[in-house]
Amino acid sequence: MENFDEWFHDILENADITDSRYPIKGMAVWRPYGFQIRKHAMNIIKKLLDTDHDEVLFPLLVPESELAKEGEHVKGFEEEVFWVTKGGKNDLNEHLALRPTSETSIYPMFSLWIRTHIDLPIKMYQIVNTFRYETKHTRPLIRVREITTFKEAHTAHATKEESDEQIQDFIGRYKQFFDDLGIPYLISKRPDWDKFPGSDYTMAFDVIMPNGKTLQIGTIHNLGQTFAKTFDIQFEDKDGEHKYVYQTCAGVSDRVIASLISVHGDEKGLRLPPKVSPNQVTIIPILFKKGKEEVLAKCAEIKEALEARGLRVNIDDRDIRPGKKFNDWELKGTPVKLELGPRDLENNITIAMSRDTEEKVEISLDDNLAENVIELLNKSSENLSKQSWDFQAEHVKFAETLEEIPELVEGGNVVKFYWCGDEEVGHEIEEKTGYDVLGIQEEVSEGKCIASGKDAKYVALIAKTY
RNA sequence: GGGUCCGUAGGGUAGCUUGGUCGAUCCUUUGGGCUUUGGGAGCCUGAGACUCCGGUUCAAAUCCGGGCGGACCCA
Repeated sequence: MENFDEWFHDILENADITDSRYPIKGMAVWRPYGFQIRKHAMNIIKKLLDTDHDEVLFPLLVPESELAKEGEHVKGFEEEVFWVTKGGKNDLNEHLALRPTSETSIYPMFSLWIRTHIDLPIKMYQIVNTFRYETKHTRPLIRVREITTFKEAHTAHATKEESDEQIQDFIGRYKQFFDDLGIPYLISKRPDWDKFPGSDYTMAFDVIMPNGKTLQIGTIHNLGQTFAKTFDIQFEDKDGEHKYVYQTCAGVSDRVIASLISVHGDEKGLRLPPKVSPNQVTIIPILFKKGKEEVLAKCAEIKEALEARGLRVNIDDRDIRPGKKFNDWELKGTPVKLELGPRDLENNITIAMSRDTEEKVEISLDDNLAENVIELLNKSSENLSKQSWDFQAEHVKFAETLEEIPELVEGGNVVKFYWCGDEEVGHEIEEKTGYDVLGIQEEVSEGKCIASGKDAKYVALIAKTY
């Protein structure tokens, strides 16, 4: 993939994922095929959360007075808020913000809902659109003005310990989510200067895109009691005391789809993991005048048998040549194609092609057909995942000195280094190298800081970011 | 905030310097027909564009001014 940006732009259009021609900068249309991928991905995360989170839906608009309450939070977002200032021809007394994120929409209600320790913990999530007035160049699914798919979870707890546990719990669920999609990740604690505005600390998932830039695909924030104090979210504890809750929130967005497409895709197009592919199996009949009906009948029979096993199957019976169909479905990333023509019918076989390996294998049309197809799908899942994790492993390097960082980063790598943890030194490293410190990956008790020479406290990550 | 560049069918482009030969090129897309179908077929015949407003001129896709839209660079 020589020019990743171009590849990414083209595949969104060619594979019918989005249409960026919508006449507002940074806002794109989800087309049917892309929308299905999005739907399957969201269903996975919904299932993961539904075990103990309640799904809710809050209004899009936030009154200016609420948005403005938390100082740090506002500072972080005020430059990029869209405002509703008129109702018809009348100016509104109070301007209404299109949520850039929903803390200030949800927490005033938390204040009303939470009365005693019995109400805690409270865990909920919503999947909504949010708006940010991006002034830099926008990029579909990656940097947008309308985040069409923002899954945000919000929790409130009685103790700090519980909130910290919740952070670990989110990390576990996000791992599971990205594992299901075969998307590799680097988890780090964001440096203080890059944490979520208003939070105590932020944990982030980043993925290395094919061009070496990292993309933030998931964040988990411990909000401490900051918002609780701002929005007066108190509960009466067992001891009769009124206390502020401890809060967390966690989000993933459209960027999940961007990374899904990017980490698996190749020159021919998408390679979709079966779990999110709109069609898991595409049957391609090879039709001649003679025997056409028999072939189509057999295809329908196969489709029915596979669907009975819960698979998503389609038959491409368009009146075009088979070669065109193969290429189309390779572009769209369907995991397994089954080719069936008169010759195969005679031999009672079908030719299966896995998108990940491009291998063709003959499968007998006997009772074990479904089993064999499912095995291919499972292999495909594992293989895509393995390939993308291997890519990541090859692109994380360790730097001994500040000087070697640029070469490593320009080579498409994320770079690990020892850091003393001082904020000033962190800024110095960013300025001298020109890249961003992603965050802290682990604490260490050995090594010297790459910039200050002091004892290192952490292994940190630095990279080119989106 | 300052600057540079760009705008031709759904997508990608040629033409613009030097105005006329443009009834606008080629690829892709797309309707109909024939033929074909085991890896992007071929032929026939259609569809589809000069960003908008104004100016210069006998004549503007082409030159000038402005608007709108887009890309990039600097702060």
